[in-house]
Amino acid sequence: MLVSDEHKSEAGSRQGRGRGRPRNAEVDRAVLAAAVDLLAEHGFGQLTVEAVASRAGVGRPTVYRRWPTKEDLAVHALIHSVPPLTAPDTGDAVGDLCELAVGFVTELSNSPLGSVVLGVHAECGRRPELGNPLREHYLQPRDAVITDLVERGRREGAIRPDIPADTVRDLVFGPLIYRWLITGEPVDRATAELLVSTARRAVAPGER
Amino acid sequence: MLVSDEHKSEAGSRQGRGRGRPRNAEVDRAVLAAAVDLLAEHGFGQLTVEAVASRAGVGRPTVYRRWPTKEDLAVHALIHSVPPLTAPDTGDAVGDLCELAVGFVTELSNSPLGSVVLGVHAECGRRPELGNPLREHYLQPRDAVITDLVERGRREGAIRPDIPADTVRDLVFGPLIYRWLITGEPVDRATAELLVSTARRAVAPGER
Amino acid sequence: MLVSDEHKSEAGSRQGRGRGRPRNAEVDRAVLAAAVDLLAEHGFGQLTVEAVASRAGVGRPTVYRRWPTKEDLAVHALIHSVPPLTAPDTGDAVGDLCELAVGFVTELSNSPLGSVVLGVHAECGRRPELGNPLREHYLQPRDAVITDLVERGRREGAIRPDIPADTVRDLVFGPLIYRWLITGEPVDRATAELLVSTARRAVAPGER
Amino acid sequence: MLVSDEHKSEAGSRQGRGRGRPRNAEVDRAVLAAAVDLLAEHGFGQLTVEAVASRAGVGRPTVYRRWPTKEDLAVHALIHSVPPLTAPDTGDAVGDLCELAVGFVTELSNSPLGSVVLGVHAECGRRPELGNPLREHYLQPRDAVITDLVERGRREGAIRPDIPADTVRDLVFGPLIYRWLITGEPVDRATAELLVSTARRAVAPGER
DNA sequence: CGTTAAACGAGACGGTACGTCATGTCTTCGA
DNA sequence: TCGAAGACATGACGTACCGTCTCGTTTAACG
Repeated sequence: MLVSDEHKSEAGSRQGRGRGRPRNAEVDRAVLAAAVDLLAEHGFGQLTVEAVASRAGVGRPTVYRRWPTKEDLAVHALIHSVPPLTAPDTGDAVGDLCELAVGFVTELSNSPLGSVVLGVHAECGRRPELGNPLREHYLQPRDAVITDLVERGRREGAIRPDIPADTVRDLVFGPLIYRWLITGEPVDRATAELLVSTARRAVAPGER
Repeated sequence: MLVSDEHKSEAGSRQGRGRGRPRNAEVDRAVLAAAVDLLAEHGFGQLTVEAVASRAGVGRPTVYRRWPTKEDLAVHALIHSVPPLTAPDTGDAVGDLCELAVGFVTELSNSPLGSVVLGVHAECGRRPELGNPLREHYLQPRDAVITDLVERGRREGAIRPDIPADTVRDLVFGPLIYRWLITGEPVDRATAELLVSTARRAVAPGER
Repeated sequence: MLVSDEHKSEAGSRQGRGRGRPRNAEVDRAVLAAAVDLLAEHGFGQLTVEAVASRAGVGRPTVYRRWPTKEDLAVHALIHSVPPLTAPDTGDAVGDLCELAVGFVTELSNSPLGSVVLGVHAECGRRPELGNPLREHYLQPRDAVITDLVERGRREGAIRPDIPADTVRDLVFGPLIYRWLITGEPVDRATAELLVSTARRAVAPGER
Repeated sequence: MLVSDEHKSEAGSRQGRGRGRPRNAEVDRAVLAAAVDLLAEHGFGQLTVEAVASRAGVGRPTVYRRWPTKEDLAVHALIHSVPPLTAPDTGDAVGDLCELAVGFVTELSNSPLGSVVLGVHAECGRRPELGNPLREHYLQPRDAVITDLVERGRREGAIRPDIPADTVRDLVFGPLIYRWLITGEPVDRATAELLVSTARRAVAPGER
């Protein structure tokens, strides 16, 4: 299952701890879950706040109180639904990295949510206020995991020290993601492993 | 300039050469150009048929006569506007391929249209009727150019014969595209060259 | 049957007997007949030139060439379809007049076209250019017949000489038409005869 | 002024006193008033929901929420705008009835709204769902007033007891309405009085 | 323990865009 | 030149959502 509840920061972040009735945390959950479902079913373009609210059993203003626009909602739904990367640690850092990449992409490409990721990224590309939460909650945690692995790989002598960690990331994840999202060709495990095993030649210390 | 008029197939593909008044090809051009402009200015999500028609100096039904939905229009506008890849031929096939990739991505990432590509791809991902024209007119011609280059590279002995052409494509283009579209980090020429020069190690014949 | 072809003046009245291909009179007929049918079926508000042309097996511009607007077409279709009044002559002018009125209204109220008359009159009320042909070809011929009858009635001593002919007309036709078109109550023969037989008391010479 | 606000039944008849935000009665008023104005200015055929909404300072969907079609709106605007008949009571019932008829028609025929009545009636003739409100709110109240007058006239011995009230109505109102709406001839006070004074001979008890 | 302020479901509201349809004009072809 | 076909600019149609705004009700925390 892809859903993860580990994000602590409350949705609309009403810090006031004020007088009135406190927000119902259950509503946050239900709305995000409904948004995730509808994104998976119909895609980002067809997502309507109306439908999300109705499926969550909630009024429309209750949704807007937490996420001011449809795009905000979608971004947070995505953040909410994609599980954090967790790297194995077998002692072979590059192997772990490859396993991580292959697992991530094959899992995502088999999930109905997969095809939504692109649409959300597209929307975020033009709007910094959307892109920031996505970067902060989605990309950076993944980058941190990857950077750690690359660091480990360097210490193990399996990754050339002159290549920056983000370049390694691009080289390992890029081909997989590109094939999956852009070309639309299938990314089964065999294909994924072919791609990463070839890519790892690029980052391995040269014979010369 | 990115706009190219080389697509022969007429828009709505009324092949009939029928009885009535023939369609005005100038209208096709004006509408696609208007759509491209508006996509570049406001992005896919803010594109409206109304605005396209009005900027093209055309009635709304005239747009719908050719492209039945907004998405159709956007896809064809994109196809219409991105120039065909043309590979150099310096005798160094892998160098040509890398130059092609670097040039393509740096050019696109500096064009206002660049940030639109992702949104259109996202929309196409869930709708085969949109994806097909995109694949046919956009991806396949590019693939053909790349495959030719890879073929040449193999004959020159610069590319390992056991790697399929599409894998080469993914390895060379993937990291660039991934960095540009997904991570949102800048892709200047130096970064691009670092990525492809590293990637080419993966496809070069091994020392052993 | 209500349709009558006795109107001599051709539709668009191209008198020129010009050089080119002459107009096909059959087309005039077919278009008017189609218009009458559609008026009867769907009413004036739902009439479309498109549908008329298509049912007549004719192009839309061919219709417009003859009648410049939809309203024009409808007015002429109505004129074309309602038969001229023909008064009996039994020697009893007032009886003839009453018979005329009763026959006219009962016939019209049983025709599917009946309910269209009102709509066309309504349209003509605000547009003199429509009202004129209606008056000229529809109302005036009827008025002439009625005026003749009233004249005869006066000579027979059955109609008071101090009442103008148009007042007689209003008194005899008005109640019938009012009941039929405005109140929507049924106008069967019995009701019609009750109305006119009462009305004729109003125009008969007084006992005193 | 012709506008009257006496109709109690709310527009869209949302009786539920439901949960959500209640409808703004002021909007009902503004929309109907705008519709009346536009009907008077341009007639039924040229009425557009767009224009009504805009003149009322209201969104188009707000109009549709209350009246599902243009015709519905027009019917209710008409009902809303025409004042109820109020009969004088001078002790002379037939005189009162005639005065009522003459006043009604001369007033209406001088109102810009007058020429609209016919169009609305025409539309109602073919659609029971439109005709019903018109009958209920417009015709029946008038009929009730007239029937009362006829009753009074009978008790005063001024109306023959063997003529039904609706026949009296048709005989008195019919000629006036017919002349005004159908023939298009002017209905000034003199003409109107000639018509009704003649018509009253038909309903007066005979000398014989 | 009662006040009270906010959350909540519902749904009206002014907008904007959708995709369709009809009008009346025009342009091309074939007769 | 007519007539059929159909493109064209225009503009209204009726629907769907948007994001905001009342409503009346519920629910905790404060006083």
